[in-house]
Amino acid sequence: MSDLLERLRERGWRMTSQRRVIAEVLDGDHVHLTADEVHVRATRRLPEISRATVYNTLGELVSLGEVIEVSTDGRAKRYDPNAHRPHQHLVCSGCGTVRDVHPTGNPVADLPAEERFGFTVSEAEITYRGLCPSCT
Amino acid sequence: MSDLLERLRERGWRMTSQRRVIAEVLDGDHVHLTADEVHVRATRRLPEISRATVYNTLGELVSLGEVIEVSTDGRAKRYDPNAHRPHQHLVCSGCGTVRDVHPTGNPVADLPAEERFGFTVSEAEITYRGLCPSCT
DNA sequence: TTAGATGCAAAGCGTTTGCACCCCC
DNA sequence: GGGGGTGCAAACGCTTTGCATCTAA
Repeated sequence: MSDLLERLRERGWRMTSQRRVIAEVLDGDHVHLTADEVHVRATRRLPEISRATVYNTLGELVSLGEVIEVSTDGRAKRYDPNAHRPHQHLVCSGCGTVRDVHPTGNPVADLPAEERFGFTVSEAEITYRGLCPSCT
Repeated sequence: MSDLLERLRERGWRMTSQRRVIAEVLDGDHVHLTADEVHVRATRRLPEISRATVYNTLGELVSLGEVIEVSTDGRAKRYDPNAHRPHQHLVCSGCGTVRDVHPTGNPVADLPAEERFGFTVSEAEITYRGLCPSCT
């Protein structure tokens, strides 16, 4: 069953067949799909679903805080449903594979006041880069 | 004088008036211009310079390793000439402004072996997000 | 002399938007 | 029934590219 879907229902999110399919496609661990990949997968279950709806819905899930937007490079953004637990990304420079890794400390707290330049720092995003086993 | 320009000359980079102007515009600390901003500034010194040349040249500087590409969300990429010294970025979620901050430790070393999934981790990119003084 | 850099314009890609229609609550 | 969601297509912002022309070495 879809945890994401369940959470959205609990939050009173208006449900439609399109939104259900998108939530189901996104649900799971180590899922980092592009909007287009979401659309392709969603189309397999619901052929009439439009790209616009996929984009609108993903944008809404992001502002609801249920999905995280990950820009791996200059390419298409990826969408990560694992928003309920803080984590970081390990990206393979060879094939682009993304793995979730879990934090060992609080990076935000590690930025000393004199390095903040008056900014109100709310989060730190850490991306580790290297080669995965198959690309080594 | 322009350190970037000097380094490029030493590397035998073919010099033209366009490339000189671009290198001069980029040179300095805490410089994080978009391609368009580079083009606007370059045009002040060399009115005929084209956008294509700015994009081509920036791309080349990036592959030469003299400039770092910083993608801040869905906005235009920014170009950071401070590639010779390791540093991190503090990005304003309001206006997209970027500041350089300097590392306090070795983030790569902080990723424990059991979180590496067989990857050979070579670098860690840390991006702090928050609101700058004018956007607070 | 000539490989390579430039300018122009058009195309490309990912994403957003305006609007008429449709449907969940 | 009404407010919101959906689909379509066109527009959008940023970036890349094809090609003829120029220029640094």
